[in-house]
Amino acid sequence: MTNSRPTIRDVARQAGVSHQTVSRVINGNEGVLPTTRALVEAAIEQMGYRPNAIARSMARGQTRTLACISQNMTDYTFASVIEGAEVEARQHDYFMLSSSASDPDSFRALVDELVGHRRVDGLIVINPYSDERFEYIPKNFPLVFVGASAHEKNICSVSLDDEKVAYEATHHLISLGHTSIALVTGPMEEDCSQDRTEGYRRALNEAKIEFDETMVIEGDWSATSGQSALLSFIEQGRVPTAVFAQNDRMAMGVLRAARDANIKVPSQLAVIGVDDMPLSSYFDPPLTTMRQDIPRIGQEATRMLLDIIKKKTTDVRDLKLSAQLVIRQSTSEKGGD
Amino acid sequence: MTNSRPTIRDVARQAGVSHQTVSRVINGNEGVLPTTRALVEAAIEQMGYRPNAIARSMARGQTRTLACISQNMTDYTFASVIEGAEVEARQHDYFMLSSSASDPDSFRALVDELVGHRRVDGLIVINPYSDERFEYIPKNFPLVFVGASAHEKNICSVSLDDEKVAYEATHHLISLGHTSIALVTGPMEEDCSQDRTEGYRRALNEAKIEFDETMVIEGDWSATSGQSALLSFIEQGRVPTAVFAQNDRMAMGVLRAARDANIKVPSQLAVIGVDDMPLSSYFDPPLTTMRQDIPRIGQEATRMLLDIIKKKTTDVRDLKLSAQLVIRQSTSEKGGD
DNA sequence: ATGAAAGCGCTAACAA
DNA sequence: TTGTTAGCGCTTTCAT
Repeated sequence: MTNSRPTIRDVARQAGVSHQTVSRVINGNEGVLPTTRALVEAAIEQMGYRPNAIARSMARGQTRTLACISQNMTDYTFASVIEGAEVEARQHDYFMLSSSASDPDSFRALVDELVGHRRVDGLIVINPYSDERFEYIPKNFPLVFVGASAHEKNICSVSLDDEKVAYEATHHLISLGHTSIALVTGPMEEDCSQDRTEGYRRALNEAKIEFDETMVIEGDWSATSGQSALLSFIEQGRVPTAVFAQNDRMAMGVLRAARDANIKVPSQLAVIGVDDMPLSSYFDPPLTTMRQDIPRIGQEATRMLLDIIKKKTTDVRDLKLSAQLVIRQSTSEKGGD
Repeated sequence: MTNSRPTIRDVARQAGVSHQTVSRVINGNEGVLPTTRALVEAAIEQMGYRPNAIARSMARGQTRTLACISQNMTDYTFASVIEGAEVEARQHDYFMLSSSASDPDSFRALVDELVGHRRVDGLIVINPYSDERFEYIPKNFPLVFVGASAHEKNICSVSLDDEKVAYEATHHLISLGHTSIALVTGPMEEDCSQDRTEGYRRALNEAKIEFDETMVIEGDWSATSGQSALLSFIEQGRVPTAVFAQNDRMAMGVLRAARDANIKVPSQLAVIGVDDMPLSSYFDPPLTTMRQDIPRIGQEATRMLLDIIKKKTTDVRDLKLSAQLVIRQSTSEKGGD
């Protein structure tokens, strides 16, 4: 059997027209006689013809493909951004692919593969400042950052309004009467961790609670790091009455450590996180958190990227989304859920 | 500025050779004089030339690109498979992209985009039987299934040995003295759920415990469905002494429901899951589970796929991997962790 | 060891 | 409205 699939010319021959007419038909072009169109469509149907995306990319000089890249796929937040981005791209007839690179070296290779080798027309980079990876991001290419505003001031971004969200989380604890509030941060090299720390400080300031840097412990977003954080307070014999963990996973680690140490949550220790991942409401006790609409972030990023590619806009935008306080039993005996 | 990047001919001109020689150099071809090679490499370096993947795909008739597709990205198991697949592909100089489609219609569109439009040389399909999506999978194309053996008997697959894993999980509960063991399954349209149910039956049989189908409740892999499952037993006033949930998320839902109903785990109710996701050890109590090496599944699938593409093999293989029992406090007071 | 010519499947001008 | 001619950037013959 001849394994090669029909090309535009095979279809043309079959339909008795020129290959150009076939091209017009598959591109939904105007100026084709309805009868001719029907003829061509019949031939396409009959031969099972499908246009070759590679050849089209080649001829057009653009791929109609976008990519979403992150450190990994298993982080719920990243995956959610990607899902949102995929849906939006599909609606605009673009193909969104995703790929991950855990370290700067493979990130560099990935970007080369995607941008250097011209596989895509635009790029969404999730958490661009998680390590030195930002050094490998090409500047003069359609680009949107997710999770942090760009340091260079001509790159668009979409992220959570980290400062505000942290302020609100801390404020919630303060409003419950807490004054001894520990903070478990993400890696401080990430802007997001810094901004959330700023929001925490502002809330304390406003409540005239002195900022105590020994109450701040740096984690790495993992549950394990949240657990260690609380353990270290326990070992030092100075357990706070409340903890603001900068994400839910670390908050879960804090809950685990509290349980192991027989510290009652929320009566002895209130805990709040950020994200509202699906499992947050299943924890013991269910976790109070700042819920963000993560797919929306991916969606907005894709829109921005397409605007840039289609040159609909030239102005740099930094979109900041809000989060919503979801009160559960980790801060209040009578929390929801 | 001329935005167009240098082509193979620009490099050739610069180096004073033919474009063909440049092609030989970038492909690491033999038969180029070291001096010539150096000349070309210098020109490449100087002009910042990078080969265009699209053009190469076009000329070669293959893309050196693979895809991994699933229902979503947020499921920890799926994401883990993808990560494993990415790493393996990279080692073979292939590019692995991933994309998700939640329903059969968008799955169909995705497959058309990838295979119909010739964007990739091969496909890894995760959970092909989760709905009618398998109908849209092209048969005569390099393909590997993950999560279920193919029903048509000429497609390779990699999956967990579901029957065996379920047998072992159930056996663990039996060995602790349980005889009233409920089962919470995944969607029964998925082979994986059926096989795990089979393993459960075999273990019961072997222990001369009668299989009682009212002890089986179908879930959908979500924590919520696990919670509902236990709730329905509670409402019926016949709470089992043990539950085998076919994945960790559902097991977590069971734990939550038990907590809400003041049922002590593990003294009144033992619970075991499958997966060992990162948060499993953080639950209350930490969850006993069957740990699988998920990235390995993605890795093996990629290897198989490349073997098929390179025609290194023609025989159909169905690789079944084992899992390892990890005992924590949800089945035993003195469990590990 | 190197170069010239042809062609991958399509789109973009231009002509008829 | 339709067809003809180029050409996208590269690889693959086949010469030299």
